Amino acid sequence: MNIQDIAQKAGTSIATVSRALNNSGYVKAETKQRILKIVEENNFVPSAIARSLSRSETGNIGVIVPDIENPFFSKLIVALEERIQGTGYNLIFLTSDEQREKEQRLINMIEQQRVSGLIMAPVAEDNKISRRLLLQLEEKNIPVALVDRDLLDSNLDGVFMDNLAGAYAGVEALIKAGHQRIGIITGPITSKPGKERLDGYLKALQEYGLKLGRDYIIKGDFKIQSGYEGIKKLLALPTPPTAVFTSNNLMTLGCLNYLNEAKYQIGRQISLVGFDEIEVLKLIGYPLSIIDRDVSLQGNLVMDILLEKIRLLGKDKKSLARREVKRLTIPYQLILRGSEKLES
Amino acid sequence: MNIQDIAQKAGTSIATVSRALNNSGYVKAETKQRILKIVEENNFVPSAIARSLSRSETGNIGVIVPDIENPFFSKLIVALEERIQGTGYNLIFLTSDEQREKEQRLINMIEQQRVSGLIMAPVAEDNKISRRLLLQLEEKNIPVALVDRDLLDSNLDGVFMDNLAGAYAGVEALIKAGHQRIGIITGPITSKPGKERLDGYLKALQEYGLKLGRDYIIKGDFKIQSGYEGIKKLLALPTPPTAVFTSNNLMTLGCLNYLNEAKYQIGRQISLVGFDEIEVLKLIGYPLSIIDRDVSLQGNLVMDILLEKIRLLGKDKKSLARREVKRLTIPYQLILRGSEKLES
DNA sequence: GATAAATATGTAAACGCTTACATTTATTTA
DNA sequence: TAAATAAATGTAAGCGTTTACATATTTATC
Repeated sequence: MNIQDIAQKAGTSIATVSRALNNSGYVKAETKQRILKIVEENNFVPSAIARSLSRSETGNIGVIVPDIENPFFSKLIVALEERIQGTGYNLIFLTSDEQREKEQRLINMIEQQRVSGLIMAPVAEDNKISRRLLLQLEEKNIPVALVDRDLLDSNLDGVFMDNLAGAYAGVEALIKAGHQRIGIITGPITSKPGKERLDGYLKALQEYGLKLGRDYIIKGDFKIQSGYEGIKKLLALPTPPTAVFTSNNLMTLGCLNYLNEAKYQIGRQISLVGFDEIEVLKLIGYPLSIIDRDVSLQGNLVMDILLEKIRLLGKDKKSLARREVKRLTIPYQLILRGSEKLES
Repeated sequence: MNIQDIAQKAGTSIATVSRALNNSGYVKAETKQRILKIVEENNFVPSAIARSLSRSETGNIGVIVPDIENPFFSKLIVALEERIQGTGYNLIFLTSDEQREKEQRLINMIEQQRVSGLIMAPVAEDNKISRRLLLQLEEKNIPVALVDRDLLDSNLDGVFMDNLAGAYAGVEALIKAGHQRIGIITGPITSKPGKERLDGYLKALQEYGLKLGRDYIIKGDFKIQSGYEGIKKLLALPTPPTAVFTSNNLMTLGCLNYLNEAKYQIGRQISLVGFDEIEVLKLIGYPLSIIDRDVSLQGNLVMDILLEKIRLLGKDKKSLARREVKRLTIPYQLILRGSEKLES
């Protein structure tokens, strides 16, 4: 069943059916009525594929995040969803699973699908291939906006956060609580948040004159397991740290998991400050101190940027080119709930 | 840039380019080489839209879940993703946000997009419109498979779980722990899990000869807030329950949130058993007793069913029609960690 | 009531691929 | 070496829409 069949039954041309379906151009009220009735009776649903091909645009917006199980990203997705309501665009979610190659495949796939735009949180900042692919997208008039994670030398629009200042504040809180030996579990240092949070940690140590060995820096990968392994290693050091700063929520969880297994008690033998909220813990009143941010805001802002780019593009390719790149940084919030200090 | 341009530059016809790109038919090795080189140089990416239109199939599979922030569903999504790797199909995630109308819109949208199949967890069991839409999809040769939640009188393929037995076991555990007054916070009774879990609760009470008033049954909606409100109401009763059974993870969290705020202690003043795992609590060793299930298994099974249907369809429309409907039920697991009992 | 303007509808090209069928060229086979 | 087969390529229709342009009809204007 296609528009042709409907036209036939209604005794009109396909052009008229198309106009009736799209509320475009002139169609006599009764003709429209008749057509819609036939559409209804036959459960006709027009093909977005054919429409996209004809219009040379799909109205779909791709979203690529590294990890759908991370509440930060699912919350972000919800924000994106909310913001897109009523615009007529659809969102297509994809997850790169923290894998560079998969990310590359997905970008390619999304390009094949001829999306109207792409929002992405890249797996790694130094992924040259992804960078090239994204820049190509833009050349082909598919606007891109980054979120949370950046891509080196790409100068793409995006909404990030002040990771360095956030991590600095977190570590500072530990220092002020009296800690001298503070370990960190980093994210992949190839990712913007991973690197900047480490930098924040280093800066805090330096400014407060703490000189610590490199053993106190454990490389993680933003996943639970690496948090678990990380703190295990830290606590096995000859002079273990008395506090640990973790670079994201999942690794914080990994730490908590290990601490629980190994019967360490937060606030007694060890202190902890983590990056990003863990909603569940907040709800049950678990006293975890964290660096947080307004995820919804971040989502709204990046969606606004992308929609603006798409709109400009619709008007005129040139006006998009003239537009100034927008790279926003949202602030952090330090939320102290007790886990940063040891009981005296 | 399209296949035409490539053909031009390569000095061949578009058919040859198409064959080179799809590894189909005969193409001389050097010709292919030449074509691929030109494709490469020009960063040409073929249009999936045009391909879909031409082939009359997209190779995209839609997935509609009610809540992306619920870890159960994000875990399910991961399982679906894993299972689809290597099949050549793509997944498109959409969330209905527990709203019936939105679900309907999404089904329509997915139909417009001419997906090759749909996996869905319906918001409500009694949604006649969604049912009609899904049955229509099947008539139009778009296979559907349900997951976790059912649709009344639809007899669609799907993978569910033994909610009744699970809830029964959970409540039974509370009874065996000595509780006589047990409240429940239900899901929407219009959803299969919501209804069946309530039935399991009622059955357990009956079999153990406990007669409780209707005040002990609080209607929730599978969201955090309703858990919070629910247990608040229960504890405000003249003779409040000593234990509560919650019908899903988010409502359990809502309960925990209230208990924390109101300074109730699990195991002292109140006992709790909830449906579905809460990973975070498990990791930190929080002694919450739950009814769980193998989410990955559920995802794998439903994907297998859908892929099988798609495959049959490819072979021959008739063989799909002849196929027997597959409705699987996966078992529950009762995991007792202590929250079911009160300290004596 | 003639003319202009607004409304309604139709025709056909275009979007960018795939693929059945036709044709040409190279390789086997007898 | 002619005939048969396999390999390589091309031609053109088709997928289901949208939309520019053309044409027909109605309504407004003087």
